[in-house]
Amino acid sequence: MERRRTKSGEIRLTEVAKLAGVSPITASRFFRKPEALSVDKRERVASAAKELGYVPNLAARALASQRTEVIGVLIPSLTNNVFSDVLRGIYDASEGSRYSIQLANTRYSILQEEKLLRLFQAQKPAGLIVTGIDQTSESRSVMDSMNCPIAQIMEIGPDPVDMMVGFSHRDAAFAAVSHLIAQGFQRIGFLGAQMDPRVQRRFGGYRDAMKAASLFDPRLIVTTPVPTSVTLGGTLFADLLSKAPDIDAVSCGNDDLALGVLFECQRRQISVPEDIAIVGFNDLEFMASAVPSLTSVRTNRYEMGRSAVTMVTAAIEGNRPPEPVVDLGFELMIRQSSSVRGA
Amino acid sequence: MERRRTKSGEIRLTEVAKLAGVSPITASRFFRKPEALSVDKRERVASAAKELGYVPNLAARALASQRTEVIGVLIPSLTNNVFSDVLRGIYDASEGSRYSIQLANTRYSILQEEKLLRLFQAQKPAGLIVTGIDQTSESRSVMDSMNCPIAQIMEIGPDPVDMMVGFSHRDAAFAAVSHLIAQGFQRIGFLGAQMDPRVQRRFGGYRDAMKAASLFDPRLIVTTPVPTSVTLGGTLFADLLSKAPDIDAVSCGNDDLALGVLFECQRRQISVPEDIAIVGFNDLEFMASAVPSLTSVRTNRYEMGRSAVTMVTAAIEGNRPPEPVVDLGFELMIRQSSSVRGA
DNA sequence: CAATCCGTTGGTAGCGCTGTCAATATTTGT
DNA sequence: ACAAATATTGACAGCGCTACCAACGGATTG
Repeated sequence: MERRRTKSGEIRLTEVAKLAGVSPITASRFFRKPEALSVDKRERVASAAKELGYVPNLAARALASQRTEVIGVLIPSLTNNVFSDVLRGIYDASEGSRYSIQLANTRYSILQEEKLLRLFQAQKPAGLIVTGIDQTSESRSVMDSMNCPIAQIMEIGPDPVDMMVGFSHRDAAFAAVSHLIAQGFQRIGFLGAQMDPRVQRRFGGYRDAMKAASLFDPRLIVTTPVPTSVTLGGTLFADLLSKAPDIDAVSCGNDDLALGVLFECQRRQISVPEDIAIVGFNDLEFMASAVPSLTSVRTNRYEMGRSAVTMVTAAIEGNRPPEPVVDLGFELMIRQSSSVRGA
Repeated sequence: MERRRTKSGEIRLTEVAKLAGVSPITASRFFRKPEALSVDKRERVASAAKELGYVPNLAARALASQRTEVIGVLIPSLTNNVFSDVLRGIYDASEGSRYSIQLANTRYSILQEEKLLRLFQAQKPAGLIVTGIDQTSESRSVMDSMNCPIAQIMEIGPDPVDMMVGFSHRDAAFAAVSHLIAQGFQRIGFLGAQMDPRVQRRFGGYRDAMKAASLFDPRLIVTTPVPTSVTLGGTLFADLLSKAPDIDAVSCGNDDLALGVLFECQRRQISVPEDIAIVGFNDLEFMASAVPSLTSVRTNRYEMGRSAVTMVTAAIEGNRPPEPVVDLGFELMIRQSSSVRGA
């Protein structure tokens, strides 16, 4: 009694090979290096596979070949718009390649990140993309042991685990606040939510710019660990106004907060930018549409995801990029909400 | 020469078993049914695994056991806010379970969906979650052959592949437009972008409500296949105004468009709702914050993702939910933008 | 005291595929 | 025409783990 099918009734490579009249290993090669087969066999295997509806067993392939074609991705949030752009870049780039994406959500917790990293370890991914540069030392040792290309995204900094694509949040925020100062604003508040490491670095940029102009005043700062939202922007702004009624501008840790501030100004009949100027961070799509249009710092989120995948896949295939750390920079988008003439 | 390690230097179950002084199969059981071991062995294996830093090989496990602990998820977009909420529900629910999520992006293409479905097939997922009810017949036959629980989400309709969690987009839009009509609005425009099947069904609800009140007029309709955005809302609205300057309300296919309409009204000094009323769809977070606050239809997106995972995991484990089709309903959130007294 | 049971443990035999290397056709160079 | 190089193919031996079933010891029963 010869076995013709797998227990579950699936067709195996052996069946395809038999129908095509070749050895199993030749059939296997057809799926990996078709150009190594003669045209004749190539066609025979192709049509046999099609006829039987053959679907390769990835687990068997992974076990036998000791590798996978999966790139693991760790991001802190699925709600924050910022990451959906990064993800889009990641998925777009992965579609052109042989690799598929395995996504996991750390929820802004470095402990959760550690746990997920260990989970990934068991999967032996071909590459890894992680968000930020603030991993625990335990996480770093897991990554070191993983023996695959790793890209850190969103930020750049010293001491990369392997590769990096990002930009300096501190410098970007510094530029935005310096712009406000150059426009003559002096009592510039700062609103921050979530306060993940990137928002903290943006706050650092704000602080440095304010100190450099001798304008720093801790009463101008309102932050919360609560996740960001438009509504929260209004709430934090109300808070700021009660603590420092003399403010003439607000620098927001992100664009959701900025939009919330704008709405709150409309609610209170505060004119923007005449009474209060607003700048956001990230330049989400709606910022240019708002009335008045809102100044922000454009960040290359899509490109960040795309390059991370490109760099990792290149590294997997042995073509490491010459420069392991890529600074994608930022661009200050000056709009009505921060222009003294309200133009 | 005995082999002590795998080629790549990883620790195998055999090494753990040897150190613990048990057979490999007992060590294996420790990871699957620890309660079947005596307390003594359980502890010995646990400490041996920890000491060696053992990481199980998932590919080998999947091959030997003929199953995986992966739930595949197919969604049409990573940019659209709507799906980030669904995803959050999916990831949250999966974290409480033993299953991990494999996400793929169809980009609103049913052909891409077909391709991805075949890719998933090779992975033999334990369960599957797909968006919508408009799969190709080829896709359906792949799903039929996959032999795992499948949930269709976002919509409900006749003839489920297996299970369904969603709501009627037509009914929800019908309710929103009926509300406008009840408020006395008559020249109600419809703006739609992306025009995926769900937006088309919302349009159907608009059309039915307008026809029922003998208010339907094709000149009131502006749609585009272009992906949605706030800016696009303004553009479409400008278009609508030029085609039908006498409109008194706008029903938008989603909230981004609604916000764009609001901004365009502000830009043109059109008062909302006195001159023009606005309703959106989905009730994204910012709708309640806007000035005036924007009426929308609240949909249970997070819950949709959550229940889909719950239903699928239950089905995997043999506890199929009694009712395979779950209607999560919707709630009309009436706010200032559609209230005749502007309250 | 033998028969029966249950909780626990181990042995055997693959899961479906691919790496390695040898074997066989085919072509090329001189 | 013959050796050497090159293209194409196949045999073998696992990859690391688990399903299945047998075996064991001790407790329970009549």
